Amino acid sequence: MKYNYDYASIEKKWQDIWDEKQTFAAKTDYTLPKFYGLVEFPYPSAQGLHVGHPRSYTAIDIVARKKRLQGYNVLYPMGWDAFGLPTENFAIKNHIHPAVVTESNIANFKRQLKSLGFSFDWSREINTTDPSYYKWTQWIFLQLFKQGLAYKKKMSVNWCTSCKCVLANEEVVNGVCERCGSEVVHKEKSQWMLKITEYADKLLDGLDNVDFIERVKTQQRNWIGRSYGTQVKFQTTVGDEFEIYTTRADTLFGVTYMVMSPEHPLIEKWAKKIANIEAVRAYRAEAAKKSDFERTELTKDKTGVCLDGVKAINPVNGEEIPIFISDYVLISYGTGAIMAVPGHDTRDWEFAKKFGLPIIEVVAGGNVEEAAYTDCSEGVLVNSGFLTGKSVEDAKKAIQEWLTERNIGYVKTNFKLRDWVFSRQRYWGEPIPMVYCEKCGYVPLDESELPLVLPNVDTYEPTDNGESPLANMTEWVNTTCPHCGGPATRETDTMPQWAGSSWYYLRYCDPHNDKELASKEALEYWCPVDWYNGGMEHTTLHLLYSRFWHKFLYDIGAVTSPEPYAKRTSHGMILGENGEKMSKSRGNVVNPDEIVKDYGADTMRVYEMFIGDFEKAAPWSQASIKGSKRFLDKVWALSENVIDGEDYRSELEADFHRTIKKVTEDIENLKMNTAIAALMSLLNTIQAKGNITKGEYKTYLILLNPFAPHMTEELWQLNDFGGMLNETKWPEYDESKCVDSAVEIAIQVNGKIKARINVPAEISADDAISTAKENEAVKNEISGKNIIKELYIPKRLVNIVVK
RNA sequence: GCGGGUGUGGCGGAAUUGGCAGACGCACUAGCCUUAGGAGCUAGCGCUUUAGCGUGCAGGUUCAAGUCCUGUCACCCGCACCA
Repeated sequence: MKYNYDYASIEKKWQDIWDEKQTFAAKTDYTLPKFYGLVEFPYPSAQGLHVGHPRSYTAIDIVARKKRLQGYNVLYPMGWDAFGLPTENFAIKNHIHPAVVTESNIANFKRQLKSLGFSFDWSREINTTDPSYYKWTQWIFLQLFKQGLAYKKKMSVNWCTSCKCVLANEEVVNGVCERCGSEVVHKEKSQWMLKITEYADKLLDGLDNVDFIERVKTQQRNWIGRSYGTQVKFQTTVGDEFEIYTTRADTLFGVTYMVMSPEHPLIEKWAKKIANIEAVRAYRAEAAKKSDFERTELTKDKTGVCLDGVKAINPVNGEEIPIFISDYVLISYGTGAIMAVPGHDTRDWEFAKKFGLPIIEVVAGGNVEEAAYTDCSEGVLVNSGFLTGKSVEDAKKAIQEWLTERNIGYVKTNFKLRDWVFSRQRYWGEPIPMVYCEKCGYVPLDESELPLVLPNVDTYEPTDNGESPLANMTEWVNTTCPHCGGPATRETDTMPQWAGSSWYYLRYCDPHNDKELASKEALEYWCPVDWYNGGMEHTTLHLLYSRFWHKFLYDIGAVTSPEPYAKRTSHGMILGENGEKMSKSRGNVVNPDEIVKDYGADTMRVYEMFIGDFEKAAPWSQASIKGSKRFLDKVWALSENVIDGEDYRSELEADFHRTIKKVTEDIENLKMNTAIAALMSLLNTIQAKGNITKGEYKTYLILLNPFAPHMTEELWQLNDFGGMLNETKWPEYDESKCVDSAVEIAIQVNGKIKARINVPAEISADDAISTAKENEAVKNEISGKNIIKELYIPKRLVNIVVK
């Protein structure tokens, strides 16, 4: 027990001091250099904190603590994303009001976070369910409405059969509900929508100016899915024309049939002219029955029905070609109809083979009887009238011009991104501040009426008829129209959980402001967030949504930076001991409370940072925690062997400079595992000496402080180093002092290591080589042979090539 | 199918970007200490043994390859009929 320190009382002591002194409160002095570090605020669930949470929180805490020591005014805030279904479901099951559940969950989360010693500025704590907060969430909605970016529309939406609630496209993963994994079906419903598509270009282009890890950018780009193409009008034999969208207008001469989505509106219009309309309707009914899941699973075989009696006319050559319906064409993308070029599109090729349709080669370079030739980098146009002989790129331009001149086509950009379905038929969310009046339609509440407070209801169970529980609150629902004063009803759907989190980082800048969502000065100073770390699962949800809201707020002058986050990184998951995802059902969940109790917060922090590459998933290992504990115990034990001296001893000088450099750089690159390894290494070196000078110990404690803040602060005080450690300065290093005066180099003969020798670091190549040749082992290898080449790689090795 | 990534001891993982593979830690082995512990200290620890072989596999470039090139296999993640 010699080296064990009393972590429990030490950690409690410093947490109390930090609380009392408001040590980590961000200063409102806008002249100082600033650093805004952010982690995703948690959803305060009943299960409490998971060991996954602290991985992200600790990493940015380390960055924040280091930045403070480097003289920055640091904002590192925390709050609660507290609206949402699990709380509501828990409340229903246990007959407790969601607000009460939320309060106790928050209290538990807060206790847990405090026990881990994070340097959050608790004076700026926010809670999305607090009316003084969601007042501004509602305010933003009203601005979106006023700018025409929020609209109500009856449409087919994703409906989670278990949550009994609509879902945004982003919330449907592999055809099932992102949250509960239940089946998602389509339902016709009138929903509030946000026009995120209006921002598709800005959201894409903005990615070029931010420092996000590449996979985040790629995922967002894929999700938005911009493509440049051409919209082309086709006449038909029945008089109506229709448009298709293509990215390969150059292949227009290769079109041998057309395909419409089964839901295309022209089909019913043509009903009388389609001889086999019953077969067509039967096919459509079949397609409608399939869920998204089935429709994407059954991608193998192409199906379809030819419209009997209607043909399309190819504008470039006047040929009449058949029109099919098939569910491989989506009504939601482009115009819901395509021109089919089986020679140069894999899907069209499969369809043509199955239905025995002609395949025409219009780009030379492949064998279109064997497979579609889709490469457009080098082929040359053939069988294509005036396009013949041109490259694909030139042909595209030429045909676009040709189409535009004759008013039968135009250049068009398309996106995969769809508008954001914004209403939810549940209780525990922000009320949408809109009123429906028979006379005036949907009318926004006046801003002075905000917040529109969520009323207390007797039952908040979801309904099967697709209505929000609020719909039963007639007293609340019935109101007067803000516009004409006549009778009107309130919107009873609530906002999705993503609403409150779409702007929370702005509120931290000025959390108690009751005039604006935050003051201009505060926003100008703190934004954008300098560093935001969070989970990959939010890339096309929260991260995309909040970039959208921010860009909108920027356009209406409510914020001053075009992007909310300057830098985005992402942590890997912490897996269970068995390498599987931690979950209650697998029984491999680790509770951070127990680790804090058994080993202390500092050990927990060091262990989670040492566990492996921050970006990769890492399995938990109960046995390995000991290594981190031992490390801290040894640092503690050093205090028994402190000797006088403010400087680094000469034989340790290079080690210290190197370690300062390594730790400083590694923290900036989230390489916490190697930073800790470097500190362990230095400790081993110091231990071998048997003692440490005061100056050395000070540097060491400061370097370790961001990782193990309680223990280092206690040791600082115990050793009378003066004041508090967190008020000192981060140590500097001198590049020129990072190298030892003597180094060990390897001697290779023909690339194989034969010996190792010590030489002065600044030895010349000639001296190094001649020293190497004097080595006995080397002499044996090279004697009697021709030396072909001699190399010296400074501070590394000598290689002698002989024959 | 398309896009991105990964592959290194028994385990987690390092490797200054072409320069001594296995840092640091866990586990393990032996010894020491001790009123015995889930403690501490010392030493060892990739595989075979004079010398070799080793970074998923097979080639290649180079004085030198975990790192670069070609092919191939496996696994993970994202998108998924987006025309």
